[in-house]
Amino acid sequence: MLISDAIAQMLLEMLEENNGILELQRNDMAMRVGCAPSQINYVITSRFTPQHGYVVESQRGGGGYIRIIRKQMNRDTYLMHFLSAIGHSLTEGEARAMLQNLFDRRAIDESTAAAMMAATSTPALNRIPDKSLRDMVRADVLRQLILSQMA
Amino acid sequence: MLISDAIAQMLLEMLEENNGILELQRNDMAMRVGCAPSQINYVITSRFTPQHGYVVESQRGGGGYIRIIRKQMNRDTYLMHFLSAIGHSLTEGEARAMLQNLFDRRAIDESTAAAMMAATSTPALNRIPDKSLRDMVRADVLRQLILSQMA
DNA sequence: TGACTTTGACTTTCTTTGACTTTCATGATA
DNA sequence: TATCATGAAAGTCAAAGAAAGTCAAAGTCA
Repeated sequence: MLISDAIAQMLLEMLEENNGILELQRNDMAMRVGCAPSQINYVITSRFTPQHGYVVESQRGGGGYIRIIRKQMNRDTYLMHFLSAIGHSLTEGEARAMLQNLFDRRAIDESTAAAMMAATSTPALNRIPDKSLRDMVRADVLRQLILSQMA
Repeated sequence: MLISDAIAQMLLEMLEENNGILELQRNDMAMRVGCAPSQINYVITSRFTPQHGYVVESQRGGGGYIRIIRKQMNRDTYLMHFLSAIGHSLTEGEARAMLQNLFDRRAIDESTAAAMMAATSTPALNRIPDKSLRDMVRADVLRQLILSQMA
């Protein structure tokens, strides 16, 4: 087994565990695997390209890091996936979790995420007296929000 | 966590608490954080530049200080203006007009505008049976949406 | 042979520190 | 009152340190 393949597999497993987001220290990783630090770069440039569906960010210097984010193939299908996961009722916590996820995966930007959080927050819907109606309205609102982002 | 990042975060929190204005003594701050005084300068020049949306003023000598001001005054005061114009009830048409206006003035971007339109649309709130309650909830939702863009 | 891997020397970027410089308020003095 | 000395700040800059990036040469394998 090639070292590069082993590294790639480790990265994939980490991505799986971390919900598609992974941050590592290059030297650290190289040390653990027992390879040259630059080999980490090689693995990333050969197997985690945008064409493969990944976004990579990094920072040099003290406190440096490499971050790999798995992009959803198609933003619309990803949004669609969430759309069908909404159901007919949604608590504030559930909505927040979904939005966090969408933001982490870069399906919506920060400003949009903040707006969506606000629109599905308790302060926005608190005037609706009945909790179960409130949660249903919240689901409707989020559904419309997500639809608004689809092309 | 890098010391610089920790300092930056402290400054951001202070700015938050103080409504976008913050005044500090450099040596004092450095003492509290436990770093070299000049590191405060480093954090400011690397993370609180005009490009980042901040204005920095300072004074040397006895009674010296460093003042950081979060700029975006224009946009925020503009948003504030809308906030106070919302009132306690809002029809769909009124909401749409306000959002169009905010978008035209570049106070919110296209994706955010689309999301806000969706969240205040009839399909999102239709489940609320009483129209006057619906319009009140719409006002609450828009208020939260605008607030979400202000920090 | 040619494509892919592995390595390591060198480069670039970001952070931290400390010595030195400049500026300012204030109180003492002519 | 005008001036000056002093100390208390903040500013500058360069060196050292920490981490990632680049690239070309050497190795491996189908």
